[in-house]
Amino acid sequence: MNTKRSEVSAAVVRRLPRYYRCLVHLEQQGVVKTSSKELARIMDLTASQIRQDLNCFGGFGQQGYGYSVAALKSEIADILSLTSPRKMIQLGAGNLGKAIAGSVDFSSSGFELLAIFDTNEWIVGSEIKDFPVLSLDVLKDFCHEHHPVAASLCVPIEGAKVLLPLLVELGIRSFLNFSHYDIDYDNVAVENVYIADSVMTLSYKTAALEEEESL
Amino acid sequence: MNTKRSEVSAAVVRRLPRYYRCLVHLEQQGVVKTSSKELARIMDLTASQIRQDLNCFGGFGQQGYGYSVAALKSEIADILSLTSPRKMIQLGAGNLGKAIAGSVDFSSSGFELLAIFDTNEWIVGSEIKDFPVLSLDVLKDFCHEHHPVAASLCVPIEGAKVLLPLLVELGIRSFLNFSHYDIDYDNVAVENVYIADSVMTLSYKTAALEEEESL
DNA sequence: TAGATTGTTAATCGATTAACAATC
DNA sequence: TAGATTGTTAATCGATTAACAATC
Repeated sequence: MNTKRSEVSAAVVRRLPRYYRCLVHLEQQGVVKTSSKELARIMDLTASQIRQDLNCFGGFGQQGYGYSVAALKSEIADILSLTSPRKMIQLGAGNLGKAIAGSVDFSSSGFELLAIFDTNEWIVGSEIKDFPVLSLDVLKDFCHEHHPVAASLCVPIEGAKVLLPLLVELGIRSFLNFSHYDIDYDNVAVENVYIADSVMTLSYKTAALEEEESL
Repeated sequence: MNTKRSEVSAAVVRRLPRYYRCLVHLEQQGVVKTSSKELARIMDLTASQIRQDLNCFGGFGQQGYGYSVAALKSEIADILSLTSPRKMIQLGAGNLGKAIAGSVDFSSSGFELLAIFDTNEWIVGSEIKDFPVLSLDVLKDFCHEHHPVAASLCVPIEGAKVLLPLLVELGIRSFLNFSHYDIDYDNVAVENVYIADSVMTLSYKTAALEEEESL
């Protein structure tokens, strides 16, 4: 890789998972070779932008030919670090926790989900899609034994506030944060997910559409 | 409003829900008055950018004083069109559908969820947080009677592909799309939610952090 | 070789930041 | 009035697009 990951602009990083998805899709369809022009058409970007983005990390194409779908997919998987999955735990097995553990394929997105922790004794001992639901009481022992480094936070904001110092103390360095709690630690990676923001954005877009149509 | 919503850049639109959240938070804490400087500090933006963003829509402040929290919150609610909620249905009552209907407060985000549709006869007739789960068989009649204009798509990609022409035919114009299906219709508002992209982005950020620490 | 498409440099465009007059 | 902070214009910065030489 030419550049340090931390030096790449957020705009480029946000497009990487889209490139990856697109390449997985092409590969599934049996497409062997592609080009910046074709990717641009599929993803509704410019060919120039795609070449610029990819060349932040290296020259993955062949002049006059284009890109090998399999090779480019593999390169982007490496860049996204999907090839060295990190051990993850989830906090919260309520509605949201069930949905996330049940519908997100962590193993194809760079993580290995080990277990889900909750305080509700009715569900402790059960499983969500093969992942054991454990009591919060055993969190500490579990972490000392298995050394997870990432956490999916599917708890309410108050729960997150309480859990965070403990999780950091136990060695968790990456947070997929659904809790709306503002995580502010040094040397910690955080990805905040605000689904309500997407709903409000849809509301705005809908109003924009109506505004256009009423003219 | 000075400007048509459709003329405002995506960068600004993406920040509007954050402004709104921040103002709701301040109001809950009993804060009456704020300033671009204070908002900038809380949200980690520049005061300049906040004033630029807000002035896309109008002059909501008072020179020498700042902004009234309640008034600004109300203005942004109007801009996001949260004040005229649109009737919404949800497709899918599986894990994801349960989580979304169960944990997202649509009514404070511009929509009124009427009902959830599914094909699974085991759950048809039940309720998810007071929302009735109905059979897909009654979708057409329901839409003719209640005229929903928006849909939350919590179904797999194949389901979305089949449902979309029908939903558009029934008058649905806005889609909150969790399905990964690429919705491509004219005069339709779409907000795609790709949680897996956030997971991959966290994987990248984690790798970036490790890269920094190993130097 | 001729054609195609990359990698990369240069030009353009848009978004962010800075500055400041207006004014509460 | 003096101080503060907006709204807005100008300057800067960064991201996107265009162009083209390199080369497969």
